[in-house]
Amino acid sequence: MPKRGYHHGNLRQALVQSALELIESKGPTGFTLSEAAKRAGVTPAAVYRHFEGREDLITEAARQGYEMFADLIQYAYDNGQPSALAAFEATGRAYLAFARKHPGHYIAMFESSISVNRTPELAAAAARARAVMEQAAADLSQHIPTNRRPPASLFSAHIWAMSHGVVELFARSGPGTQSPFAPEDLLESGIGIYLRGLGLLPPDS
Amino acid sequence: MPKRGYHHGNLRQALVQSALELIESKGPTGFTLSEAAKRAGVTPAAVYRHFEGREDLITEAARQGYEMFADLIQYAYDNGQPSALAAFEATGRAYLAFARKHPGHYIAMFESSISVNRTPELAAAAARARAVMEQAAADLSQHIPTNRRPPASLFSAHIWAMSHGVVELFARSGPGTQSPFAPEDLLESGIGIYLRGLGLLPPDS
DNA sequence: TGTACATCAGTGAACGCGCGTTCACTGATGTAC
DNA sequence: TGTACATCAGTGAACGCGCGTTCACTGATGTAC
Repeated sequence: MPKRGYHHGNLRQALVQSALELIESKGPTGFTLSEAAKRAGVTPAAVYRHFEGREDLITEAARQGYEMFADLIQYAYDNGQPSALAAFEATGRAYLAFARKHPGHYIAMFESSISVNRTPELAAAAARARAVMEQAAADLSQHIPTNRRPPASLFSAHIWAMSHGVVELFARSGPGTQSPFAPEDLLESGIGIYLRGLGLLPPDS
Repeated sequence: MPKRGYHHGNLRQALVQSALELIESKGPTGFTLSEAAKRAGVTPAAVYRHFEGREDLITEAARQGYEMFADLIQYAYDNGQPSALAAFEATGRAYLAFARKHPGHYIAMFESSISVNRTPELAAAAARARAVMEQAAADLSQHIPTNRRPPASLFSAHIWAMSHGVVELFARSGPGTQSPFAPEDLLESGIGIYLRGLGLLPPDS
């Protein structure tokens, strides 16, 4: 990475990257605008050429996270065709993979104090991510007899909750750290049991 | 609450209370030792008569949380006897009730940066809470044929993950805020479907 | 190709702030006699 | 019951620190002619 002298060239994105690294390693608490600037090789004041301030920088990091997340989930889902079930399971794996590979984004999205409605752009990105997940749930629930079919948004919320819970409790250092199960196995088996409960998987396996 | 002049009387616990209120309203980030002291009507320096410092105060708040949590879960579980299923469902409700009624404790326990191994006392309290949940899962899974029975710790981890996910995503202001479902309903229906998947509930409801 | 000039990204010094922590102290409490 | 004294909870001033933000500035870039 060549230092380009007085002008940085792509400072805006470099600042987002620094912010993500800091958020990943120190939590949203530990993130400071000054340190992000220093990491990007720039004076804190330079940040104000590209962002309104500290919160605005975190918001942009979260927005990029939602965009990536929605893309990944969408891709995993589309790719699992033709079986709705296989597509759904790929979606679950993609969720966990995203949280693992992009912890900075994940934290900015779900654990920072940034409201999803802080900017229209952030709200739109978050809504798109939610819509993709709900669509997956809706498609899969076509296979449930209508009289036993839960609303797709309920279905989707359950899966999301379990996924998020696994990430927070077992894929990070935390109270459940000592768990003997890999997060991936935990989530996959949990979703499996849940889908069996909906009649989407055979009762024995 | 009488102001007792120079000596406070029960400053230690008053500081924990102030800390909990601050953590609840501003997050673990927003919590400062100085403001907790001010709320308790005392100089910041007075805190050091009772705690080693900022982290130590949060640790004590989390420890009290785990103790309360373990007691509540244990109580709810015992109260559901003799039916293992009823006991288990009461346990799930108790989880959510705890998170709702004691958000400061919940955040200190699960969302602060405090490691569960920071002190032996905290580790012990957390272990007890975990043990109670695992016991509930173990008792309930007695009703599953051995060849289809998952390890109690896996079972317990699934339930814990879903509960925590519901709390984080749907019982707080967050990305899922707009959800049309009450957290209680979300969790109860989710656990119901999961238990059906384990064969612990009849396939139709 | 060369010069003048507008643009604007980044500088660096400064600000006021609240933080966690330390220190020598003071004053209330309670116990010994 | 009264006095002397040890204990120790809380004071208040001070510290160094890093923070987010502002400001007038400077120097690199690119465009017009």
